[in-house]
Amino acid sequence: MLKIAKSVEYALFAIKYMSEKENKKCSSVAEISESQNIPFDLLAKIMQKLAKGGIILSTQGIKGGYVLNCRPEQISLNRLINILDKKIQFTNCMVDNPTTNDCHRVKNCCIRNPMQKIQNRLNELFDITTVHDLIQ
Amino acid sequence: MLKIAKSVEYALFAIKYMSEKENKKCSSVAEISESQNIPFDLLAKIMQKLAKGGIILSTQGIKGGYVLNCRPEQISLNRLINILDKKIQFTNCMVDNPTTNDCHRVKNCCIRNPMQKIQNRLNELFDITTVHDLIQ
DNA sequence: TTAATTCGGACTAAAAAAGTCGTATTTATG
DNA sequence: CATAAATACGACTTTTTTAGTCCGAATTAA
Ligand code: FES
Ligand code: FES
Repeated sequence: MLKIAKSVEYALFAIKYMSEKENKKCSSVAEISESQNIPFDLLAKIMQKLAKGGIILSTQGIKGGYVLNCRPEQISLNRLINILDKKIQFTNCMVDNPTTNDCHRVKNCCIRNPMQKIQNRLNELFDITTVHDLIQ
Repeated sequence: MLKIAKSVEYALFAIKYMSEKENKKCSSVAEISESQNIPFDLLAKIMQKLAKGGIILSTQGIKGGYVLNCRPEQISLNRLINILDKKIQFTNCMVDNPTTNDCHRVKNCCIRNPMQKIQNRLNELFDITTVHDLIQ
C-alpha cells in the first residue's frame, strides 16, 4: 500500500497548530499532543526531528517548547518526508550506486530506468507541494 | 517508505517473460520462477491473481500454464497494482465514504482534500504508465 | 530546589508484506 | 484407468516496517 507515514501526518497537524499560534509564542509537546490527539511520546520524537531538520526551534527547560522557524509555504512535502527519515523508493535499485546486495537483478534490470522516471515525477510533485498547500 | 510491492515487481518480470515467448506458447510457473529467480509459491499466487484479473489465461493439467491475454501496452500500472490487491492510499481517509472508524479526524480533516489532489495526480501517472513502458 | 520541559536512545507492539505449505482439482499421456 | 505434471486456493509462518512506549538525563524559569 502506497501510504504517507503517520508521522508525516502528525507533523502536518503540529505545524498547523504552531502556525496558528498568536504572536510567535512557543508550544509544548503536551499542548499539541492533547489538542491534536497525537500520542505524546511519538509526537515528542517527531518534534525533535523537525527541530534537527531546521523547521522549528526548540527552547528547553520549564516554559520551553517549539516555534516555527519558517513559514509553511517554504517547506516542501519532500523535505518534511526526508526530515522524518521516510523515503520514496519504488524499488530496491532506486539508489545512487545499486549493488547486487540491494537486488540481485541489478546488473541487468530492465525496470530500473523506467521506474526511476516515474519516481522522479512523484518527487517533483512532492517538491512543489508545500506544507501550506496541505494544511490550509 | 513509498515503495512498489515486490509482487508488482515479480508480475512485471513474469509478464516480460511471457511476452517474449515465441508463438503464444504457454509458460508454467516453474519455468518462470526458475528463469526469473522468483519464489515458486509466491509467483504461483501472483499468477492466479493475474489470471483472475484477466491479464493472463490459464490452462490446467499437465502441459498447462499461462499465456498473456493482452499486450503489455494495454495494461496500466494502476490496473496491475489493483489486480494484485495493492492500493494507493495516502491517508486512512482516502476512501469513498470515510467514517470516524477510518480516522477520528475525519469530520474536520484539513488535509483530506489537498492530499486527495496529490494522490489523484499519482493515480493519473500510474494510469498512463503501461506495463510495456516498464519492461522494455 | 523543584517542577515542567526538551533530549535521546532503547525497547515493545502492531500491522503489513513476503514467503511457505498442504491439499484438492485438472488433464495429457502411456 | 493410473500417473504425473500442472493450476487452484486457503491457511499458515516469518520477516520487515511502522507505530507507539518507556526511561533516565539535561535544561531552565520561578
Ligand atoms: S528491481 Fe532489482 S535491480 Fe531493479
Ligand atoms: S487524516 Fe484522518 S481524516 Fe484525514
